[in-house]
Amino acid sequence: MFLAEEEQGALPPKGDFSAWYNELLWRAEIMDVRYPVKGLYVWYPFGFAMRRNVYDLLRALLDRDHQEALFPLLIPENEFAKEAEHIKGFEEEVYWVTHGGLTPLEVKLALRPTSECAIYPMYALWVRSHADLPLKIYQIVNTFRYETKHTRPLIRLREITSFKEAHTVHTTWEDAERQVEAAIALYREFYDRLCVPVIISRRPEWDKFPGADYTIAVDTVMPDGRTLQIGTVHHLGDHFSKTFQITYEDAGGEQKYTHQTCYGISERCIAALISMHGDDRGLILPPDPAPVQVVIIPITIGKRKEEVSAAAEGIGKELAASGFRVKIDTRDIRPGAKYYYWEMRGVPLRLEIGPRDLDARQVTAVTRLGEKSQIPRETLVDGVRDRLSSFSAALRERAEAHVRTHIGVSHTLDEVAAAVEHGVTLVSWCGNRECADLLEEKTRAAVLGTDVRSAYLVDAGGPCVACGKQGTTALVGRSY
RNA sequence: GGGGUAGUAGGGUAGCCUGGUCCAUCCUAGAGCGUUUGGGACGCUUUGACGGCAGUUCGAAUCUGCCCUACCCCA
Repeated sequence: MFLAEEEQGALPPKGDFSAWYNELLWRAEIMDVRYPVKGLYVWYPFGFAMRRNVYDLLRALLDRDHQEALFPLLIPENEFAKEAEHIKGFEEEVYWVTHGGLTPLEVKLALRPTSECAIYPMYALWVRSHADLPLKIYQIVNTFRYETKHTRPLIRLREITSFKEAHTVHTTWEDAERQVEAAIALYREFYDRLCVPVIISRRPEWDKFPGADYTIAVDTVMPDGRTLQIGTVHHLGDHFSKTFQITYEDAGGEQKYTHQTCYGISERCIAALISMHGDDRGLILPPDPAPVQVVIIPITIGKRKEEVSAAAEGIGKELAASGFRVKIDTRDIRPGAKYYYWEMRGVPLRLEIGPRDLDARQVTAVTRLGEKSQIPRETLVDGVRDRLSSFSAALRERAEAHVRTHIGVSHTLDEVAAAVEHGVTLVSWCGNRECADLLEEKTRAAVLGTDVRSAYLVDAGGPCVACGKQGTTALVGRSY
């Protein structure tokens, strides 16, 4: 039985997450990993359509009060070298362009690992007056990092293809801090639309963005219990402002340094999306990001083929006119084969229409979670809308249950070591690096952050898990 | 960062140790013909591969070296 399934091409079980993930990527036509350069992967059209939907969503959220722009990929060495702490954080990972054709360049050009050094010299020109502030700009671009660790499609790449980075400029530190909170709220909303639960925390000093005052991170818990950082928000203070001379004239006519933030999300959001919801049969996508929201399978047999096809066309048109992304699968293969095909690709809702449905003036609806029902033909659009929204709710609930059951509280290092085998854990931590290092050594897990914000949070309480001194709650886990 | 294993058709394997000139097989995909059709249909015909570069040799998938890529384990 098991062998038969394998011959028919079942995925590895999701319990074997690494194998499941790798195979799903090409079976669901998301990424082709066979490009012959380490850490670079190809988006298939289906994966790209999903990417577009996800980033359209993100764009729509940002466009409420940000402007989209586009800065160059290449950064001259002298600009790149300006902020000492920043370059130190990235120097091991930068790709350099050293030649134009056969001619060595007088000034080497960096492929952006992130765009601060491309954007801020321009901000210095753009920002004149307090009336120009706040300035909130974002771009969606590729960035390059020469990763030395194991690369993994969508998760650790040498070319991040889909980096949304926002860079804001403010008059005061406090105003920038408010922007940090606004960005966190925006990211929460974004991930809610993807039905991906998140845990927000403040990264330890040594793990913050190079050149930032502090870094707030957005993490999620993957199926194997490891965490994935799927967003960061940085308060940059006036570090970059001083480096790049971004000043403004205040109402009193005085020149002052600006305060800045930046925050980013990469295609890791898609890794989280597919990993969180997928199952042994393939992808499961919430309606918002799904390239195909409703697939219609005409059950065409014998003499009524024309009639069924026409009915399928009719419901397809009606749903498309109501704004759904619909696909009618008219391929000349058996219906069962189509079911498997679209299940692999995560389509939220399947509508079947055959002679029996015609006679009963209905369509048969099956969600990707396997809930089967009939929708009267007359109330089709409402029926589809209902099923999609309850499908979203069910997905969100499922995902939250996963996170809730993979987060615990530990009071000793032994408990931590056991907990991080299958999830994340909250501990009490004194805040000293020595204790974090000891914890990492004993448990092979890291202190991810403090000031943990999560619906699943309980106060860890008690003395520091490593040294016994007074501590506060911190998030600990193994991360990708 | 350290170590290990491996690369043969779109995917998975055999052959390699012991070199021999049409590289075999399974799945899938494509082309063709026929029978099929409410959960992965079937028969027959056919297309398609030794990761790259160099070396050894009369002769290399096989031996040697380097490179590239992938996966696993440890830090």
